[in-house]
Amino acid sequence: MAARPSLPKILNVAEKNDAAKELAKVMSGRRGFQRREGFSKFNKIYEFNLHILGREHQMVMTSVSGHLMQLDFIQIYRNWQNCAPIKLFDAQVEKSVQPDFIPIKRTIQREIRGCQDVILWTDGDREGEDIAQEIVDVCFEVRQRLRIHRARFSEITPQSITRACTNLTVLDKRMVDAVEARQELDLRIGCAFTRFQTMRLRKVFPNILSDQLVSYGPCQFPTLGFVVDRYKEIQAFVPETFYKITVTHQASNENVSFNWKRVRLFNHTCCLILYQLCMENPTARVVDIKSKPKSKWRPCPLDTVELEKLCSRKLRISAKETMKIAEKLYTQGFISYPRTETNIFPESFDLVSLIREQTQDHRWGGFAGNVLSVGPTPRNGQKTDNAHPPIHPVKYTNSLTGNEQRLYEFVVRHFLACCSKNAEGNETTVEIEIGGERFIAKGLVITARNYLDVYIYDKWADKTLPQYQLNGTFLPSAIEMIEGETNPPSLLQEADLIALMDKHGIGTDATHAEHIETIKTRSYVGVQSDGSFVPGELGIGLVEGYDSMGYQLSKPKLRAELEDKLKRICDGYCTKDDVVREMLDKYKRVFVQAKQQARKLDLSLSKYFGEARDFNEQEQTQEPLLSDAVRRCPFCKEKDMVVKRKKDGGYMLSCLGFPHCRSLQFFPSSVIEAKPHPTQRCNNCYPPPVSYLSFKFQRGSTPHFMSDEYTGCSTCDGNLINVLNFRPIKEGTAPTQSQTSTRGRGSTRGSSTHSRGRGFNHTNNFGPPPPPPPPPGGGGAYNIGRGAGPSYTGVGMIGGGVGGVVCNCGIEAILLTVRNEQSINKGRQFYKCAKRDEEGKCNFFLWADESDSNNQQSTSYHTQQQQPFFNRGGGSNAGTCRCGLPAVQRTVQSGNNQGRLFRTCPKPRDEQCGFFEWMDNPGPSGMGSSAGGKSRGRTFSSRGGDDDEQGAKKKRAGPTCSICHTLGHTKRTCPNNN
DNA sequence: GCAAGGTC
Repeated sequence: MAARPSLPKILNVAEKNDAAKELAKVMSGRRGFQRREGFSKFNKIYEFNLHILGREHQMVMTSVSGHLMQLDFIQIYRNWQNCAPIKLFDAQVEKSVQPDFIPIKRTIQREIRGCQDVILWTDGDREGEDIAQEIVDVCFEVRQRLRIHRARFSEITPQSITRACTNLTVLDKRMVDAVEARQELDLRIGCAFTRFQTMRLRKVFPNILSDQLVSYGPCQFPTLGFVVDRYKEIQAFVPETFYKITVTHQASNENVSFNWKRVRLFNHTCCLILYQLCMENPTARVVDIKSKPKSKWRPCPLDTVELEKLCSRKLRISAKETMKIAEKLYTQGFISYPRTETNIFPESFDLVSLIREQTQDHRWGGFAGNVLSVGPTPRNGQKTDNAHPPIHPVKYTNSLTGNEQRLYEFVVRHFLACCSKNAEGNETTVEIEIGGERFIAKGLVITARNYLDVYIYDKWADKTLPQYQLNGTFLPSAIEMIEGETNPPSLLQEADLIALMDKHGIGTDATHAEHIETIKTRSYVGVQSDGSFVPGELGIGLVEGYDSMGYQLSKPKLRAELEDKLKRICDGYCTKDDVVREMLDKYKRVFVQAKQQARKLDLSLSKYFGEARDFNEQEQTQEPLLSDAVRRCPFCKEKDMVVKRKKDGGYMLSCLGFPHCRSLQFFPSSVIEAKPHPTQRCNNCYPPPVSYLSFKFQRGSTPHFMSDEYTGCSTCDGNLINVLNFRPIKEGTAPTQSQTSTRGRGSTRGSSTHSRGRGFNHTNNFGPPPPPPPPPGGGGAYNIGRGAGPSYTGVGMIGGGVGGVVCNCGIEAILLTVRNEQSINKGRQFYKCAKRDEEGKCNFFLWADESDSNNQQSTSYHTQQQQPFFNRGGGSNAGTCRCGLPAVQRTVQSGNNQGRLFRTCPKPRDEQCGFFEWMDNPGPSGMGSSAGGKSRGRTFSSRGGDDDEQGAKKKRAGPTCSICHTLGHTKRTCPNNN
């Protein structure tokens, strides 16, 4: 009998283990589910069969624990000393699985291998969508052919889950983008300001803040701002004297107070006149009696913010402690998930079972029974996060003690109260008139206490009034004019702070308590014995400092603005990139200006901390160990290349992907400064942007036509290539003495990717874009000679050991341009000896347009040896040079022979034997085989003795055209030459 | 070492 084919498997992933278990329970129904272990002991795997996606499937349900991944700067930027804080606005960031969650990732990747579909059951909010995306990313690492489904459910009830299963959708990329934008902005802005503040203030107030972390966060700072604002409001408060009239009536056993309808007056004379009018005829006449029903509303279902506020107010348990306890009660199964923004019970919610659970308690069991007998009628709020129901008790317990017991009791009583009915009463208002002034007294008779019987945290008391008759009169026992003073607002209590955070969108329900805790632990605020918040010296100094600069960093507006933009991303009105760019630009400007005005911060804090030590500008502007990105690494293609300082103080160009990518290039010790030019970019090199580098060289270490300060593209500028004398560090070989670096060792992922055999194809990775095939017969761009000089256009050295024009001294000639306005040769280029007069310059001279090199490879080119970044392999070699070493293969980068391959001596330029051979025309050629004279492969003018002198003089006189026989040009440039 | 957001 044929074996029954196994069912196709679907991987299901929830946001937390608890949800996975509940989902499995609901989806498997009566059939139940099997549980087995994953790699994470906290995240189990639940298996069951389900008819879904049109057929029976084996469902594998597991979970993550919130965000699987963390955004952070790449390793090198995590060291505070490695870069200036402002670099963090642009520094490369990466998302990676948090170390603790590697087991979860392993479970998902193991399970997905056998599945063709994955269903994402993460929460229905923005963060849940991003978590779903992270799960997808992890799946794709091991399996690309996958169908992704998003289940959207608002609660884990059979109806809701069934609906989700039959209406599977796709991921909402906009929501993911919004979260990613928030993550990036929070990271960059928070870390940049935190490092700036901390490093500066530690030095300015070394005795007080030397170990203090002075953090900035887009949520913690506005939270601090609320506390400071209220404190300052109180400080600035000027009390005002007011006056009022009160009437007291002693009637039988009741002492009734009548309040003035005008409430109070701030003018003493006015009040006195009115008072005197009352006193002239003090008999009170009842002018109105009203009676109306009055309700005291039962509470709404409990969300996190309300839980925190009420526990803080009623139970005097801090928000942080509240959440900690609630967390524990939740994991023990006593209450539902405590982080929710929902204050509406879904219609299908099984309230009855939950209430019945509570009937066994001797304190509120009777009340619960009454609620059941009339049926629960929960009051509903207006908020839902589409992720969790309101907080409610799950199972009954009487085993708790201390604050756990108090909090559990609160949740139960709140729940029962919510499901009960409003308290009802009758309010009576009696209005009297004395001397033309009106006064009011109110009384209350409670007719049905209802929820008040269980909700002991609310007070509503009867207030009885004697029976008054309309138009009846009485003589008050006292009429007084009272003087009072207005009071400042109170300091914020934690509940007020949470309410403000909630109102202004600072943090989420899950993070309010954390932000409050942060500003406490950073010593920004203190809490008095009555629970009120006062700013600390550091906190108030920081706020005042930034305020004095005119920035709203401690105000909630910026966060509200971001929140608004995130909504716009979700609604498709703008993109993640738009928002990130705009907000980073904005904050970066503020950062730059804050740094410029940082003394204001010092001075602001000095009011509290004493004298501010001068901040050493040197320290402030200390050159960072890392530069801005110069270009994308041509090898790993993932990370940027930056200029870094070596331990010996020298410079190098290095890939930030270290240690995975070990691509780097040392600059010679003659480089005393190297940094990317802030604006100049190379138009040739690929992929853009490739920054020019600004160098300062040791005096005299550059050819005389080059200034000691030089800016150019280190990848394609012939002058720089020569001066920097790039040398490759070969894969698997120890670096030379001058290349001391740990990176020279061994093979790495990065280097092996570009091992030998791929050879010069890589030149296209970082040089100019691949060139079109060179046109036959020359006419290519002439790339050298773009330098600057006083009387002529300074030029670069040609070649780099091969293919250059050599003067009579045997060194490479330099190319210059005639600048003399009077000369018929103005603009014409020529070669001459590169030495200075005092160095014994020879008389070599050659017009460039008469040099065969012009038609050969004598334009600037790159060789593998000269190229930066070539830290592996020397290319495929065939044959040996005159030194007996394997010749290396190189490519001409520009000019007529652009793209053409040749072989040459592998030694550094100034040690080369001169061997040269075209790859497409191998055989005797170049210096190696035909010293002296010309060859296609290499042109050099080497003339000796008198001949040279004569030749030079002849050249100096200028050529004669062989077509028109005119002096001053050649046949090549003759206008008659067709 | 730094943010804020999930979660355990």
